Amino acid sequence: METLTQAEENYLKAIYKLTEPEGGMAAGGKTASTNAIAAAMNTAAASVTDMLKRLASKGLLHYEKHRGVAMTERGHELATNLVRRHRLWESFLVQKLGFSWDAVHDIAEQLEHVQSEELVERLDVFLDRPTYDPHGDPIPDAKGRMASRKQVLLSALAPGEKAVVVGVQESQASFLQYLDRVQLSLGTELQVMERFDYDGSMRVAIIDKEEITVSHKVCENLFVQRTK
Amino acid sequence: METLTQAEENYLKAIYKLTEPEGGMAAGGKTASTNAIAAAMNTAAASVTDMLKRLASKGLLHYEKHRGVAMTERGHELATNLVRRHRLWESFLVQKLGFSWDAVHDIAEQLEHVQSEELVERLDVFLDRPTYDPHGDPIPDAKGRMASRKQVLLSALAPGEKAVVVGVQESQASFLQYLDRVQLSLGTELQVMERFDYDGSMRVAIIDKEEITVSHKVCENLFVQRTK
DNA sequence: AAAGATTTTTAGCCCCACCTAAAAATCTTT
DNA sequence: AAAGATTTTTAGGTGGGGCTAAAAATCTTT
Repeated sequence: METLTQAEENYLKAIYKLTEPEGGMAAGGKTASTNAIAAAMNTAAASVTDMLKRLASKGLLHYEKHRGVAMTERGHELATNLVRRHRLWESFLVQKLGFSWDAVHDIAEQLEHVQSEELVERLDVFLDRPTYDPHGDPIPDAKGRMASRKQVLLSALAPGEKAVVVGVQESQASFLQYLDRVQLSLGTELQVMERFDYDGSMRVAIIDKEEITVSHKVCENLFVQRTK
Repeated sequence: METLTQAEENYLKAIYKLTEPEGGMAAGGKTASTNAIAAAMNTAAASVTDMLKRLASKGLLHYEKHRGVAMTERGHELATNLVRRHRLWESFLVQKLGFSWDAVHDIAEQLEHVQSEELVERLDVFLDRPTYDPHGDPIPDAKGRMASRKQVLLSALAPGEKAVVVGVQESQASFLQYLDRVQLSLGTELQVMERFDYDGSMRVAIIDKEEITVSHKVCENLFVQRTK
């Protein structure tokens, strides 16, 4: 297993994001243009061309002059693993170190480059093999498989948005009991009515039931999927 | 606060180790030779000279041609912080992820370069502000102060060595109860009689009491200080 | 103190990852 | 299909971090 430089890994991930279909659907072979990559990485197009050649020569990209790039099987594999590392570290930072979900990206960007299979595996176990990161993005498993459901934390919703409850972040008994009590469970449909910035609590309407106010902590532990 | 490259940080730490007196005593201004640094870092002496100039120009080293280097106040500060990061990460890897103490160095070597003051602070809190790492080396606090006591794990002792118990690695009730039971407590003096490689257990003589055999696990959780 | 040995520095190259400017290829438009 | 616009590549440069070989400085010996 050849090991990539940080720059190579960064390019690979950027290309992955550009070529991977948003919705999580199949579709595979999409292509990314030199300019798009340059824009995504904030570098000159000429620098990108250099790197594309290097990554292609390592068998990670299909590259033909003036024709854009697509990922090879191997490239896709490595990129997926990078995404895995990134999302696991983000989960760690939020769940274990108490960072807020919007503060972790840059740090995870650094941590994801640490080279150690065993570290990632142990981190995964330590976090209880999470399937979604704090932003609701699915975390690929060691073989690259990931859930396709696109969920976000309740706290990510803006007033007016409707959603359905699809999961919890931490499944402590006390939290589940609380959800039970306030009539929130998997499949419950709700709409955010108002959000109070001073303490992060929210007022949400549960379809067919009365409105309730939930604390910031609850908002940070409840996964929902937007409905329209 | 200027930020260093990973290579710069590695040199700085290597020089710190060479100039810092082993015993933890004061003494400050020791000097390191180009060759010694090259040996420590496994690089050509010429490369070291280059780097010394660079670090000197950044105000981290006192450097005069053919005269070796010493750390400046600022350099010392940064190096101490690096050591702090390294030891905190080692503690994390052992205590939280369950790595064995001899497997964590290389990974911590990578983690220590992650740039984020807040990350280090939160990690420190998460680990409960430990003062010693899994190898018994003291962890500097955020201001660079650290304990000077040089303790090692019981497992680090060779047969014949004498030592006094100074602490435990993990202070779980069950472990403390066990220590009580076998008459080992802070301040107990002992001598290693024999060590069994096949399971890592040891036979130790407790001064004024009878000999006991302790398991590998115990050896890995008991800090002692060598006496002569 | 002069010769020899050792250490350190200089000189000159290499690769990676970036850059700008100019050339070439492809796409758009008419 | 030719002109113009845009994208992409080539050419040539820079700094970081490494190398070897040779020169210079310092230390050791006699």
